[in-house]
Amino acid sequence: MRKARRSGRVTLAEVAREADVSAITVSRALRDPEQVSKATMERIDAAVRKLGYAPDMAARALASRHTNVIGVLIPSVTNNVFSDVLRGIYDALDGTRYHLQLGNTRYSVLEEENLLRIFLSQRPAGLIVSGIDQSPATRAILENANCPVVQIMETGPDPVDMMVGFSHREGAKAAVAHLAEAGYRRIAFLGARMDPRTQRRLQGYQDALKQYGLGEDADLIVTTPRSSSVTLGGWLFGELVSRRPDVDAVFCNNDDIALGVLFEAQRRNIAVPHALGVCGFNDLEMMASACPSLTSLRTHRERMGREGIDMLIRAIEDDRPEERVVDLGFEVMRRESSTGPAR
Amino acid sequence: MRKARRSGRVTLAEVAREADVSAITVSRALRDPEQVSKATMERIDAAVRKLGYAPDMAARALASRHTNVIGVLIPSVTNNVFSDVLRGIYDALDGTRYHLQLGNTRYSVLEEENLLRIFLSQRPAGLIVSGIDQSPATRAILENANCPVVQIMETGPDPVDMMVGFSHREGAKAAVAHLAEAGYRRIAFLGARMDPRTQRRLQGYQDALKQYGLGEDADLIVTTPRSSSVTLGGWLFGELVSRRPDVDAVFCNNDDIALGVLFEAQRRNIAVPHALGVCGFNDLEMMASACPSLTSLRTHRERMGREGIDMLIRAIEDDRPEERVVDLGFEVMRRESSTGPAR
DNA sequence: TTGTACGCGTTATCAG
DNA sequence: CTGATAACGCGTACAA
Repeated sequence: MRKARRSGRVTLAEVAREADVSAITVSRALRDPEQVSKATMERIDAAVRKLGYAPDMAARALASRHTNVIGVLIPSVTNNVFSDVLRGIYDALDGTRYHLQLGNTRYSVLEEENLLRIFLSQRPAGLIVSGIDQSPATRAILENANCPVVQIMETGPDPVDMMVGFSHREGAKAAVAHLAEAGYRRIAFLGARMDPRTQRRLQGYQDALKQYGLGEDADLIVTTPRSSSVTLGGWLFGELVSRRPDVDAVFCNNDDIALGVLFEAQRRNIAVPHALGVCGFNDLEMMASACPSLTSLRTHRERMGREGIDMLIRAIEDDRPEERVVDLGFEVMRRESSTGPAR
Repeated sequence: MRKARRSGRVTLAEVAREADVSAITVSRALRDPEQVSKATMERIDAAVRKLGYAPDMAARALASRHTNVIGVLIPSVTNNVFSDVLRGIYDALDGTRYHLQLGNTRYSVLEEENLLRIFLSQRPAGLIVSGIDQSPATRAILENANCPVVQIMETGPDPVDMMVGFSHREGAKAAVAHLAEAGYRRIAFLGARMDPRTQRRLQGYQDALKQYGLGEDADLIVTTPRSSSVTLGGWLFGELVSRRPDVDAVFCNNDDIALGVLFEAQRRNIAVPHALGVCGFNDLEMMASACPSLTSLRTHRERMGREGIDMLIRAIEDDRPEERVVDLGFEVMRRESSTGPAR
């Protein structure tokens, strides 16, 4: 006779025996109490509590061929931008039956592809991915995943399935337009980690310059492939000033850079906003508290997370929203750092 | 005859048929190529690729009664402190066969307990939890989890299993001692979200005051249960100044608060460091770049993550480190914001 | 090195 | 509302 290889855990069968019903009844009672009579429900409840039963997710997934796992892929856990999105995601998940499985792609399309394969091998109920710059292979995987998919952070013309975000190009354009309208004329672009999303912000910057008849000047665009930080903002600004001492405003690819610019300007006794206008991107919490307070483009990160999950869950539960692409827009938060140059 | 309820996915059996071997051979080939002859390995490889086979994690977990999932519980995804820890964790996990499952307890012992139950129902290979302030129930669960457990972020006398962190009380004491030695005499404590960890930092502050013969003054301790932010740092400082205009230094429970203090001081024309010494806690990247640069207590967050995972994996693979408790210490980063009061 | 037989704990299906 | 039976896809134990 073969050996039993039980794991020591309490199983449905044992609960069933204790409650004097069949296993399937316990299974039903746990998943949908409505389907079971009140009396048996009570006995089952008691048995569950007495034995300390906890369902085995693996067995459940195997038998039902689905899980309540929602896979979320973000490019960075260190970036404040994504932590806000995550907060929205957690909030939206609260009280639902879905769990979160988080993957960190570290801005690598290859890692994204690998993580996606791993996720799909767990039969997720739905997937959330960041951005619209998936590799063709990743895109193919997503299109064949037999679960709903939401792309967040950005909108674009060709959603895999659903989308919630905003146009980074339009956002950047609006921010730079604000600097131009405030009277700044030699507006620089400071950018770190020049990924496709940042490239689109650069395009928005160029769009605005053109619109306001401010000729382009390659010296005013200072970028680096390194990932952004406050310190890096200071360096980029130093480089900019050495190239073009007459620069009168900077549009920063994100808020860390902008804060670094502010500190470096203070160090060099360059007055913000009279000698230098500063504008960031994302509007992290600190921007409003800085001295002077820092202008930035507010993006609705928490909402992207929350609405992404809402759309996903609706799709999972066969109640797809009508609009497949939701544009949450942005808002230029005008503050002291961009009130205009001295005249 | 019963209906088959196949899911449409490619299974081991199909790969086996394609490669003309038995299913178990494919299973072995995938998990440990050494066990299979080179020739069959190649056929299996080809079949896997041809059919696009991906293992079913649920089936694997059910049959083997274990997973390669490492569960990590952190109190916040928004807090920079934990994102650094996470980065260390991801780095350490890179190239291993283990996956991360992240849980966000939102500083709630109840949520921690719930998440733990969910995690354990998936038979994790190991667990990482943050801090040493688990509820008795949580602690009991952890002690009965049949997998290794590492507590990170803090050290304490009574590890559940393993531990890697530092003493927040000693850290705070060292930071405040530095302020005292720089010549500051009326040193305040500014704290947000007064969780037990923050309370221990407050004790360290009091230890240092006592050591330097600086009598305690309740007015110099300004706290709030709200969670910390730069803005909140400004408010707390405002409250402090209205209570005790003669304060000459602040020790901040974290760096966000410290930055908020700096901005608010600038707004009020209070000179840092001559009229006010400022010291933060954690030494986030921005501290060194601020103007003036901000003194802070550096903690080794990335290393805590990395070494936590290393210890855990060693334990999982039956190679437990000898030291169950690793104290990574801290370092006072002396910068411009605490060079001493005007004399 | 490879294969056979079976069990892991649950749910789908069909019958009552 | 409840139950019997057979899958779900894979790994373990043992045998060859």
